[in-house]
Amino acid sequence: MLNEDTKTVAHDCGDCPIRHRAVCARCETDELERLEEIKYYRNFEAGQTIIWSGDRMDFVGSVVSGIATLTQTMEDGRTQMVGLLLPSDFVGRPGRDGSPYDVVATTDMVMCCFRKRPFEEMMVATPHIAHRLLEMTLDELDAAREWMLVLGRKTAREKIASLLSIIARRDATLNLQPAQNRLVFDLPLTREAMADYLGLTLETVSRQISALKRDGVIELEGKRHVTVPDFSRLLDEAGDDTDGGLLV
Amino acid sequence: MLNEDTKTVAHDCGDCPIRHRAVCARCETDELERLEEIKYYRNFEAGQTIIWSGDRMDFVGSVVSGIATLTQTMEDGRTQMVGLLLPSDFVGRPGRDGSPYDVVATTDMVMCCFRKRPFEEMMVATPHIAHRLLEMTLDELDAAREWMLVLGRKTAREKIASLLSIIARRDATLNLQPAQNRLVFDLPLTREAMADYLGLTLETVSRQISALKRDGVIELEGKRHVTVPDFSRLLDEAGDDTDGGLLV
DNA sequence: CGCAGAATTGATACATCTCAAGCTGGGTGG
DNA sequence: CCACCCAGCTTGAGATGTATCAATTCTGCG
Repeated sequence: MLNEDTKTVAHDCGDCPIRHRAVCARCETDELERLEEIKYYRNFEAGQTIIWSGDRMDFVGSVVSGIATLTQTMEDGRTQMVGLLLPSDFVGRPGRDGSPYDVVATTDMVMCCFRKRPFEEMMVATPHIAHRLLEMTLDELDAAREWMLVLGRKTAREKIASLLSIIARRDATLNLQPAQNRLVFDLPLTREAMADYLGLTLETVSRQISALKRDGVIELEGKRHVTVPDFSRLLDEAGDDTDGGLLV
Repeated sequence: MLNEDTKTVAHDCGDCPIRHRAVCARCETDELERLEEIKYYRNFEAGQTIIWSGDRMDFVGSVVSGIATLTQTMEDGRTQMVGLLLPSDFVGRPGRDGSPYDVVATTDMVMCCFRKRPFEEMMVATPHIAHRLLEMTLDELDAAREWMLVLGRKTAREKIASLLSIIARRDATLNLQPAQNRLVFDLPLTREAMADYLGLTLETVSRQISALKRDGVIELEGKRHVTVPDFSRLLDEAGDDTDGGLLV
């Protein structure tokens, strides 16, 4: 089983699609060489659980392609997604043994993993890694706080619009599309996963998506393929400051 | 005005009440000496805004005593608290100019401030600071994610119980009380601030507090002085895993 | 073709919000 | 010393948004 997951195919860090955004972004050539020695790639299938809450983790790593979610679950089954991991995002926490969350692949995924102990040693030795990780963690903290506003104060319609605009924005920057008012992308989440992200039920998600479609804010082709004819309109529906800025 | 706020009274870092928890916790003696050169104390009154959202910040620092809040506000006035800063917590973000949130003192406060530029230079030079800051930021991220579960999935009653248990826990650890089942503390927040924290209205907060009191989960003396006769009962009401552990 | 998972839609229940009216306690000025 | 005031809080009644329960309807796939 593990043998199937693990691929030792060596990619060159120089060609890596997430080279400029991941935890290694600031590394010099010699630092990259040392990283290459402790790295290995691992594939996960859609639906596969990467880490169970509470389990011991012996690696950390970066999402190379695909999407994963962090979720928390209460005893009675209520679940809340607390993080969405897109390519270049970091998984795991140096200095702590277990993850407090379930990490689940929602699409097929490739991860660039580092054995935890050697990585922690490298962090001490090469400040570039520690510095970049701090920067990324501060960004994640900002994103989490942004999301607290969504969860605590926005209506169901605003929540959906917020999620769509975040996915649209990240998708556009990743694919290096120019900032446009019309955007097209695929939803990487089921209605249920969206509900878990937004603190709603899947029925409410479905109703609000239908409503946004009915009102012309979005267009749907199938269940997943979304067209946003006017991005600033979507931002408006999300209740965000539309300080003019597109795709920052 | 600024003259009144700023106190140049030099405290010795060795005697500092937050020495072992703050961003300087890992510093050696010589590092502390360099920190002392760029630090200054500043007092804030209850209700005073420390930083306005979007404003330029020329300092970072640690809360020495008192309590501050981070809040986000939408155009129509809806507000969500996204952070509660207690003694030893860090304020500001090295590497970024402005704060995306309002930072407000909810009680009289003392802060140990560092001028931002010299502090950023020290971060590069002394890994102990950067490392401790990463550790603290990861803890804050965990706390933020915990809070996302509260905001997204818990009922009003569970939300109140969650907030009370967090305050009780932090208060007990700060005052180094032994782990007991009976806890006594003062609420540092108004009903409105609690509502902003929990994504509720202040009326709902008031009703749920009354209900918890009626059900014997808490006892009130005045509006702010709280007694929790059975802490595990409170944790139960919060919907948390009561994995036996008191005050970890 | 027909099944199973995913999504939509409808009817009703219920938790929380909203609006509105008092209450309480600590401070102030006459 | 009392009367008043006001911010903070409590309580009530009704409105509303979202959850819940229950059918269908899609859609991709063996």
